[in-house]
Amino acid sequence: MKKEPVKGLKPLEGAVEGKVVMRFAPNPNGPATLGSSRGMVVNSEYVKMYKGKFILRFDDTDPDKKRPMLEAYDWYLDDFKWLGVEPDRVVYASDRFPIYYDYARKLIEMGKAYVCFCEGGDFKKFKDSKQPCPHRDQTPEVNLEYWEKMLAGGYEDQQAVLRIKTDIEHKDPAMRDWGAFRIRKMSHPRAEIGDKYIVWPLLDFAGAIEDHELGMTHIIRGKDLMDSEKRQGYIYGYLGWEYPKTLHWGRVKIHEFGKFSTSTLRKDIEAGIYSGWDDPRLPTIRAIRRRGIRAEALRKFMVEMGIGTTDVSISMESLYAENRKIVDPEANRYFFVRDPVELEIDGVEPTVAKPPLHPTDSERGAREIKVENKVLLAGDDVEKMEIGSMLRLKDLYNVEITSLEPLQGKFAGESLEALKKAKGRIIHWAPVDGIPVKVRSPDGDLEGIGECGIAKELDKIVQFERFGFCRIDAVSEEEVVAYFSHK
RNA sequence: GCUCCGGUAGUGUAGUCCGGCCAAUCAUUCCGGCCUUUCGAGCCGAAGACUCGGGUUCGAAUCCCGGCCGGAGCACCA
Repeated sequence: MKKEPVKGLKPLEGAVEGKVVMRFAPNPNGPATLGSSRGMVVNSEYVKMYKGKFILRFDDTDPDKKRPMLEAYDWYLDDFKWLGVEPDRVVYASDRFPIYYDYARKLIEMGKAYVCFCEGGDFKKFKDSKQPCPHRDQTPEVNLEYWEKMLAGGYEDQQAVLRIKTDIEHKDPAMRDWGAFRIRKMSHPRAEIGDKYIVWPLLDFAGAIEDHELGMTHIIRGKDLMDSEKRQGYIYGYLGWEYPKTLHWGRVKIHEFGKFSTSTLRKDIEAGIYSGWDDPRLPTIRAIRRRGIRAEALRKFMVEMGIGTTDVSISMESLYAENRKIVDPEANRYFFVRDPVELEIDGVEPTVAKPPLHPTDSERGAREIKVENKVLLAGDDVEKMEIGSMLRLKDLYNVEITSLEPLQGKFAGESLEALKKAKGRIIHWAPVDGIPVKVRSPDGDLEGIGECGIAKELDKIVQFERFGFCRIDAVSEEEVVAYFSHK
C-alpha cells in the first residue's frame, strides 16, 4: 500500500483533534537558540494541526549548574510571540515543588523510593555490579524519616539523595535506581522562590510528574532523552499512569556556527567579545530576529526538517533562501557603498537620479538622489578599475575612468547600448552627502555610506543593491545601523 | 565496560512499519542558458544518493543476520 507524500509534518500517532496536549520545556538558563526553535516550532505546529493545547514549561529546577537566567524567561515568551505562538499555559517547575514532594512521599510510602547516602562513586560501583546499595532495603518508615530530615535541612549538600527503586539488575545500567532529588543549599534566581527549597528534583522525576499532571498526550524531545521514557516508566507503572506517546530527534548542528555553550557565551558577552545575546554572530533567536529573519521562514525551515533521530548538520543557506522568498518582494532597494572612494566626474551637469524603490514593483515609485559631479563608489569595485574602464553608475549615467589616484572619470553618455558594447559593468554608488551606515553581520561589522532615504526604513528590511538584505536597526542624525540578513 | 538509537545526492528531506507503482520525492546548493540598468528576484535545463557484506524472496531503499561509521544514556545537568 502506497501513501501520498505528506507535505509538512507527518501525522502524530494516536492524535485526536482537540485532545492533543504538547509542551516545550526549556531550562531558561539562556536565550532560545536556533536549536531550541525546532522544539518551539514543531511542538506548536502539531498543536495547531490538531487544535490542541500548547504548554510552555520552564524546567528551572537547577539553581547551580544550569542556573536559570532571570531575563531568559521573558525572552522565551517574547520569542514565542514573535513566532506567532501563544502558549495556552505557562508553567514554572520551580513553582511546583509541593507537587513533586507529595509524589516523592507517596513513592517512599509505597516502598518505591529510598534515601541513599552513598557517595557518588560508591553508588556507581554497586550499580555497575548490579548490587543493591546498603540503603536500598531501608523500610518506608525509615526512608520517610530521612526524607523529612532532608527537607528540613538536616543534611548537607551531596550527603543524601532520593532514588527511585527500579530494577538493580536491569541489563541496561542506565535504568538502575536513578536519582530523583538532591540537596543543594542555594537560592533560586526567581525572587518568588529564593531560599524556599534546598531539595531539588532532577529532570527525570520532575518531568515525569509534570508530563502526567499537565495531561501531556505527546512528547517530542531530543534523543539524548530517549532513556527517560524507560526510566520514568517505573514511576508511571507505580502510580498507574499512562505514558504519553514520544518522538525523538537528533542533534542539530549548524555549519555557519561553531560550538556554543551557554556558559562560555555568557562569559564572552560579559567580557565584551559579543555585544549581547542578540549579537549577529550568535545563533540565538534574538540575533536572527534582529537580523531580519522572518518567523515564517524559520517555521517553514523547521517544519521541512521534520523529525528524525539522525543528527543533522544544516546550513543557514536554506533558512536564508526561505527568508529571501519572503523578503525580496517587500524590501525597498537602496545604495550602500562599503569602504567608499570618491569619484570626481568631468563634463556632467548637476542632476537627480531616480532609481526605483523596487525593480519589479514600479508603483512604489523612486528614490531621488541629487548628484553634482562627485559620487562615492564601493572600495571593492574601485579595486577592479583601470584607466579607460567604462562603467555605469546604476540609474544614472556612464563614466569612463581617467585617473585612479585620485579617482576621476568623465561623462560617457547615457546609452546602455554603448556600455554593453564597451563591456562595462553596472555598479551602485552613493551620494557624497549620504549617511554613514554601519552594517553588523555574522562576519563582523562593516562601515560605509548609504543613501539618506535609508533613514526612513527603521525596523524594515531593505536590500542594499549588490550587497544583500539588511534590517535597519537604528537611525540617528549621524548614523544608520543595519543588521545584515543575508545575500 | 554495559545498554539503546540511527545511517537515502554537498546539505536537509519523502519513501522504510504494510517488499513490486522507486532506474527513488521535494527543497536548498552547484553548473549551464535566458531575462534583468543589482553579483537580488524570476524562467529554463543539467548534475548529484539508497553505508557495506551476506540471507529470505519471482522481486529488497524497504524484511533478517553480521560488519563499518555516527550519536546517545549509565551523573546529586536540562
